[in-house]
Amino acid sequence: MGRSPCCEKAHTNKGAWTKEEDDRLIAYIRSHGEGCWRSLPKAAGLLRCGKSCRLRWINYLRPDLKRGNFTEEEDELIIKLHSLLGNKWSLIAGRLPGRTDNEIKNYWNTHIRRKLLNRGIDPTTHRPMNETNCAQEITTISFGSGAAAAAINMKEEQQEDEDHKMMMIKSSSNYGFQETDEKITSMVIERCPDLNLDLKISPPHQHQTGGRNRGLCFACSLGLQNSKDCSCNSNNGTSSSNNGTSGYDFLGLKAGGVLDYRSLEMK
DNA sequence: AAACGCATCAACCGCTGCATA
DNA sequence: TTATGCAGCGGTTGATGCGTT
Repeated sequence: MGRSPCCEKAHTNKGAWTKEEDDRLIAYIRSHGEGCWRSLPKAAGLLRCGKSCRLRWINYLRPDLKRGNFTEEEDELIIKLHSLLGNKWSLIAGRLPGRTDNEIKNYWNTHIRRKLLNRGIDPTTHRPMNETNCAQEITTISFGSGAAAAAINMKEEQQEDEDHKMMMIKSSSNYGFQETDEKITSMVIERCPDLNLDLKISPPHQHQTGGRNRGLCFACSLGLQNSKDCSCNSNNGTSSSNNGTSGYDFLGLKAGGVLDYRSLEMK
């Protein structure tokens, strides 16, 4: 289609960023905020392309970044999210505060892939390496026992007819990684290639419909009630119907009712 | 101490999706 | 409806560091 290049490559620096460049970028964003990456380099006096500036800021200079090793809990959360979302690194990163998509992608490729392979699990499908057969028909799948459950439905107009296709993903109560459950999740996705993927996610079923306990945090939805990421506890158990919304925050997406699953782009 | 191989990760490249004219 | 511009995403690359021989 002949798109113009994102920048004048002949007049831009490439490769590792210098301290001075970092300082310039930080100073500019502190005073002007993020946005308009294309014009930023010129305005900030940087001989870099806008994409490069954006990447440097997001992956390295942002003040809220968490440096250092991944915790075991983060490992398992990444694995779990990857089993649900695939290589949607930005979505996964959205659930790990202080971590970037690039960092998670690198960490996946260098550490977690190997970890899963050592466990005998295919890191792509999250299924045992030697498994060849899949379940005949999946009606409902459950991630252990948990009050919170996320229902991934088919097209809403077909909802009633297609209960047999509905996946109920319940969070495990102990944050244990349940291989069989994960296997089943993969099976559903892999065994039903003609499954209509124009999906919707319904908020997890809540036993307490009175309103006070609506809106479990994501950590709890995954069964991480005691996790440091749990924001329910921090609210003294008053739940996270925070920000004045009563929507459910699933995978970081506020859902007032039914959440359009297209925004998650399940592979 | 030097050479080599492997692991890590910052950065780049090309593509896609969305907004807009 | 189509073309264009832009931001963002995911795959890949290459420089660097570290461990081993």
